[in-house]
Amino acid sequence: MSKLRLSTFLPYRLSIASNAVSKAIAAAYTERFRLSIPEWRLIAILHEVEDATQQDLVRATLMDKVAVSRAAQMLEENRLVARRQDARDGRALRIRLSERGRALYRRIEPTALEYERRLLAAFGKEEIAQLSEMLGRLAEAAGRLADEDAAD
Amino acid sequence: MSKLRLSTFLPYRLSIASNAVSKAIAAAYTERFRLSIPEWRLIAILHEVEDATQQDLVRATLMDKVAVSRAAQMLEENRLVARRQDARDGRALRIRLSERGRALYRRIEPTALEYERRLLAAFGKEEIAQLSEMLGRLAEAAGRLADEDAAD
DNA sequence: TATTGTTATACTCTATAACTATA
DNA sequence: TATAGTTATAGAGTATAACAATA
Repeated sequence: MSKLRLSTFLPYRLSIASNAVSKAIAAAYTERFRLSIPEWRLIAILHEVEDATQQDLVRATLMDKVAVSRAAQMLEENRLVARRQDARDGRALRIRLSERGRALYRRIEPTALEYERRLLAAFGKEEIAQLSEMLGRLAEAAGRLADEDAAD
Repeated sequence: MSKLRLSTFLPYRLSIASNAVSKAIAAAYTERFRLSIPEWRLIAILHEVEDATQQDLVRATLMDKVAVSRAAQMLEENRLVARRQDARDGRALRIRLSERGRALYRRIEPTALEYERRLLAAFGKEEIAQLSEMLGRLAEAAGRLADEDAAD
């Protein structure tokens, strides 16, 4: 008697849900705003913190430095951010949104929130809080799991 | 005053959690069993249904026919499945696990369940059921959302 | 020596379209 | 005409390593 069924296996269900959501959202960002998801993440963080080094962005987005570097270059080419050397550390680049970048953010924000609202339309407020919290716990557990196995 | 913060934005949290879990699991499958996730999914389904056409596998795994075709070819090369033409429909290929494939499945199953257990160690039984159900609702909502927008 | 960021490379996943063979 | 499956191709995303500049 087997205890494993793919359709109820949590990693599978998580992957299906995440792929479905990513696909819908990525389509919206690329078609309507010509942004990749990495680029959108940088813009969202830069709108929160105003000014950050790429290393800060690595920490804030959990993307690696190569992905951040590529996305930042794209944004700079499109004049959505400005980059300049940090005054105190000549290796670091400080990045901030340009006026154009801020204007784009203001156009995206309501769209993003509307997508989230439609995605969660069938969820109660409490359910959403629970889901969000559980996703955090899951990511943490997966990180620990990868670390433990890497130590083998 | 802005209402959007990336760290609390649900699509972002979902993506982070899913990527962390996928990364940990994919590492385990490839290192220990030399299987990609698509290949593992086919094996898991074929263990449940015994015999299926590739089209059946497309429906069961939600992967597209190209991904199923590639994974099935890989599994056949490694003698984990056997493929033969369907008796009634000459276009269709019927696939089943070989004895070797079943033996591999029996080795993977406890590992997969153990990974799931460790991932969910901090979750109560009821929480797991809720999470699983909410992920299903989320995938469904995302599918509807993509369909609606595609109609624009 | 270590760190910030860039470049090159490669591998996986996904998507599309063109193709074949059957229906 | 439509469907099952294959092949080719290209686009994201991600990972690694080698490198330049600076600390």
